[in-house]
Order: sequence, then C-alpha cells, then structure tokens
Amino acid sequence: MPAKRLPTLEDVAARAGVSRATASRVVNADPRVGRLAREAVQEAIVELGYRPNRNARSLVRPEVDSIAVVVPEAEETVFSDPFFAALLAAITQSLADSPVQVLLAMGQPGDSQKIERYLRGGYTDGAIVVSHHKDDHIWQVLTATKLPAVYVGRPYAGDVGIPYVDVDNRAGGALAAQQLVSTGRRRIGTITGAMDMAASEDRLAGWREQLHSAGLDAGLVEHGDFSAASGAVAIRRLLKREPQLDGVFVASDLMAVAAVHELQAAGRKVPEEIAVVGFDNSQAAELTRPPLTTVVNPVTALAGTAVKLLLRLLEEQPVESRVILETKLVRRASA
Amino acid sequence: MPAKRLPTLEDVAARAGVSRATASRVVNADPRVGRLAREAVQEAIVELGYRPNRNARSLVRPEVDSIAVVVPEAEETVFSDPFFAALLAAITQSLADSPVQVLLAMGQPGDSQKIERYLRGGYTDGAIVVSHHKDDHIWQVLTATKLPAVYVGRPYAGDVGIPYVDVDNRAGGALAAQQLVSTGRRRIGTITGAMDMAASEDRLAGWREQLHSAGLDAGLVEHGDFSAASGAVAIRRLLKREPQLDGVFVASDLMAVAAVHELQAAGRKVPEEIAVVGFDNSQAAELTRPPLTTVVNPVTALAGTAVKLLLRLLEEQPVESRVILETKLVRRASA
DNA sequence: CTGAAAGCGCTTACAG
DNA sequence: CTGAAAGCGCTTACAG
Repeated sequence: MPAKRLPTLEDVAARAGVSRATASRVVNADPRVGRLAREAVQEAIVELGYRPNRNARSLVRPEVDSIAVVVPEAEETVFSDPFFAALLAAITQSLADSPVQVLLAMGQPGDSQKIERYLRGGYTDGAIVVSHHKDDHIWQVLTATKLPAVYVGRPYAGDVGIPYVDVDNRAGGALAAQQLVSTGRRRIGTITGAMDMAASEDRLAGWREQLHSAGLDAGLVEHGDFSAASGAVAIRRLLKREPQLDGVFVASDLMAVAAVHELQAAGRKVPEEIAVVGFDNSQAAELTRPPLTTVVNPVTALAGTAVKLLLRLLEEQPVESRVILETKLVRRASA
Repeated sequence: MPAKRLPTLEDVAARAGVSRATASRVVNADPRVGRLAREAVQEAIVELGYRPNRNARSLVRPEVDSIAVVVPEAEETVFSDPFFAALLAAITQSLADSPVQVLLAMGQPGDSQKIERYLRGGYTDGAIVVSHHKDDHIWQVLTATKLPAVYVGRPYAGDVGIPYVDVDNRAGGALAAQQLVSTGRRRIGTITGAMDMAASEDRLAGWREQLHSAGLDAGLVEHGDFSAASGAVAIRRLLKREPQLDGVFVASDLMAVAAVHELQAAGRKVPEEIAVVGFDNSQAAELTRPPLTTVVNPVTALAGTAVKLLLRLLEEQPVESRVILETKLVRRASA
C-alpha cells in the first residue's frame, strides 16, 4: 500500500457500490443515472474528497484545456507595463466563462529558448503571442509544431502564416504627429519603442510620414525600449540634440510619463514649452499631471479578437489572416 | 482516416522504424539509445511536427504539473493593484526554472463559487491563495479535497489547518502610528482595507494600540476596500469628521496615493498640514509627489516562502504551519 | 541498446 | 438505468 494515493473514480465507485461507468456519469452530470446510485456516488465523493484527474479526462475527451499567453519579455516588464496588464486582464476576461485555462509564459526577450521549449513541450493547446521581437524564433516553432496560434501585433517577419490582430500603429503615429503639427509645433521629435518590434517601426513610420508632408525635419528620432527608464534617457538625448524641441511623440504612455517627469525636472513646462503625445491611453495617461494626450491602443478589442480567432482556429474553422483595429487620439492637456 | 489528428509517439515510432518505447526514450533524452535510432526518431519528430501529449505523460508520471494562484478578486482589481502584480511576478519568478506551470484563478470576491468549482475540478496540483475574504468557502474546499495549499495572509477564520505566510501587519500598523505620533501629530485617523480581510483587522489593531498607548483618540477610523477610489472617499469622510486631522495611516499605498491627491485637491499640504503613511512600499509610493512614507510589505519574501512551503507540501514533507515576516517603515517625505 | 506488454485514470459506445 | 470492455497517448519495469 503506497503512503498516500489520491482517491480515484474506482475508489468512489467501490465505496458507492456501483461501476466506474456510473460514477463517471455522476461526476459528469449525466442525467440517465438513478437517484439512488447518484446519491451514493455523491456521498462517496464527499467522504473521499475525490477530485477528478484532469489529465486522464483530457486524454480521452480531447477538448481545449488551456491556451498560453506568450510574452517574450522579462517578468518585471510584463507586470510593470500597464499595457500587458490590461491585455492580460482582457484576455482572461474573454475566457472567464469558459473552462479554458490561461497560462502565462514569459521569458527574457533575448533568450526565447525557454518559451520555444515550452511551446514544443505540448503544455498547451494554443497560443496568443503578445510581444514579439525580431530575433525570437517563436513563429518558426509555432509553424513547425502546427500549434494553433494568433499574434497580437504584426509579426516582425511579416506574413508568416499565423493570423494576427493589430492596431493601426502607422495611423496612430500619424495622428500623434498631426496633433503636434496642427497645434503649431515645429521642432518635433519622437521617442520610439524597441526597434526590433513591428509596432515601433509602424508608429515611427506614421510619425515620419506626417512630418514630411508638413515639410518638417523628421530626423529627431531617439530609440527607447518601451521602459520608463528608456523614456527618460531618450528625452534627455533629444533635448541635447535640439534644445528648441517643442513637441515630441513618445511611442508608449509608460515612456511618455517618464519623459514628462524628466522635462519637468529640467524646468520645461508641459505643454506650454513642449507638447507631449503618448501612445496606449493607459490609466497612467489620465492620472499623471498634466494628463497625457495619447493615441488609443484598444486593448480590450485586441484581446477579444485574438481570443476569438484562436478559439476558431482550435475548432478548425477558417479565420481572417489579419485584423487591423482603428485607433484615435484622446486629447488631454499635454499636447 | 480522421480529418486531422495530431501526430502521436506511435506515428513517430512508425516513421522512424523503431518501437514506441525507443521513441519515448529519445523524447525524454534517455541516454541508452543508439545513435542511429536516436537520429531517426529526431528526424521523424521534426518532419511530423510532433508535440508530446502532456496529459498522457502526466497520467503515467505523476509529477507536479501546475499550481494555481487563487485570487478571489475581480480581474480589474488583480491587474490594477500593484500588490498583486508584484506578488504574481515574484511567484512566477520563484518557479521560473522549474517546469511547474503557474495558473491564475480569479473571481469576484462575493462569488467564490467559480473558484471553488475550479479547485474541486482537479485542474491543478496545489494552490496559493492570496487575497482571502471572510465569506468565501475556499478553505473548506481545500480541506475537503485535501488539495495542497498555502495562504498568503492569515486566513480570516484563523488556524484552519492550512499553512500560511504573512507579514506582521499588526506591527506594521503600529509602526505607522508610531511615526505619526512621534512626529507630533495629534489628530490621527486611519483608512482601513476591506474589513472582511485579516490584514485589514491586523493593521487597524496595531494602529489603535499605538494611539491608545500614546493617550490619543483612536476613533478616527474610516473603512476603505483597498481600491484607489475608496481611499479618496474615505479621506473626505475623515476630513469632514475631523477638520483638524493632521495625520493618517492608510492601509495600502494604492489608497494612500489617492488620498494624497484628494488632500492636495482640497488644498491641504502634505506633509506640512497633514502627514500620510501608506502600506506596501509599492513603486507608486516612490513615484508619487511627495514620495510616500510607507510600511514595507515584503512581497518577494512572501511569494518565495509561499512557493517553498507549497513545494514541500507537494513532496509530502512537513512544513511550518505559519511563517510571519517582519516589516519596517520606509521614511520618505509624506510623513 | 531495444521491444512487447502492462498500466496510469478516465470516458463512452455497446449491450442489456 | 447500469456495467464490462476498449481505448486515449504515454512511460517503464522486464526480458532479452
């Protein structure tokens, strides 16, 4: 007799004096079980503290158990950037009423091996990949293993045969630039996100496009990496390069808030002397002083669409290969 | 032939011209497999895009697969209160090098049924329960199903036979009060957390104790629920009740930051006219103006201890029934 | 080094 | 309404 063994359905059946089949039917709320049998089984379940073995069930009833949200970023990043928090909350919420588990797989962006091993390992039935960098090999793994997957954010490599949802980042960057231009700013810079990500490229492209068509210099570009610290550093560099800087588009609110703090610390008035436009429309944008003018990142729609696509993929139904969501500018005090 | 079937080990074996046993050994990196066989199997795996079926493996090799972090709070709360974010990050990190999955189970605090069903459902091998309210029946479920579990934070019902880790909340409340008293404040209030949680009780008790022993009125108590909004409401009530209020201990930084904003909006200078002490030592405490004096909630140690205890429980080793972590005050500008 | 066979805990036609 | 039996995909003594 082993030291400790969890009670199985067999134990429950024995105790209730019925067959495993009947016990199983009770557990699964199958209506065609007699009252006496049902009650006996229910009692046995309580007495034994029976919990079904999920693995055994899944083996024989192949349903969707879990989907992984893959974020090739460090844990600190994931939990400190409100964009991820909001996206994760939204994904979790879209699946709240289904029995599908949401697993979170994170890992250093440089080293996606752990994630790749995870994806290959059969731990999950599908994946939503959220923050995708140029150098990771995630899509190759997804393709090789045929794991149903959806990207949030255009894959850097372009169309790789995996459907994706994205916000129109290019239009967003353009909106931001337009706001700065149309309010009379002339020395306009931008702080980009990590340049190994498609979103950063697109936002920059939109910004650049607008400056060009306004006949302004589109050279005042500094690269951040979406972290608060990088925003502070970048704005300092920008000021150094162009002391007359009077407007800046920062590719995320997290960086933008840091940049505003930095500007204020340097004695520059926002928005009087320099206007700042962020991206994301996160809570922080609203709470910081002055409140941030920013481009909306429709997190809930992004999450909902990704989940919907993945669920369809898992049911082997056809899905759009890409969905691009519109964005808009929210005008507040900073620009 | 079914429309679509994932390749199994059997398929791999057939393709490689070996037995399932050998194929299995290659997948599990068993050294005693000949080079030719190994290579043939590896090739087959790649060609077929084989992913092992985790359920089948777990069935036969009963290892710890996943642990659930149970937070009986709404998704929004979990993702907006930095305390949870920090705790989740820390728990995830402690398990980063192990193959153990971290599942996140959330749900409305009033309605813990969904969580209870989840816990009974056999979805996970163990649980860390993080934010526990008086009315939920989680511990009863854990006890009934013998699911290995650890609480972060003293269970409201007291010693229920489930080990827990907690910070010394009572001492923390006392430290906060002491700081206010010792800097000459005399009309000192407090904003509590949700009163159906042990942490709120303990922090309040510590605060009360100190005021009593300083011979001050300990009646200026307003109840919040740990949300930012509740902090704002509570400080207004406090001011209404006692316009001379010159010090307040707020039971979380999230509420404290909101209270400070509210005070500033009402034209009160912090700390000159009114001192504020928070709890948690979250990032926000550092970033808000003025920076918050606050009591440290040692999140990393809390998480690390909880994981350690749970892992031991899962290995059926004996564990302490409770671990209480010390706390300290971090002095900044707000008090 | 390799394979045939048993078995993990469950569900589900099938037969009654 | 109920049970005997097959089978899900894998691992692992056991025997060779």
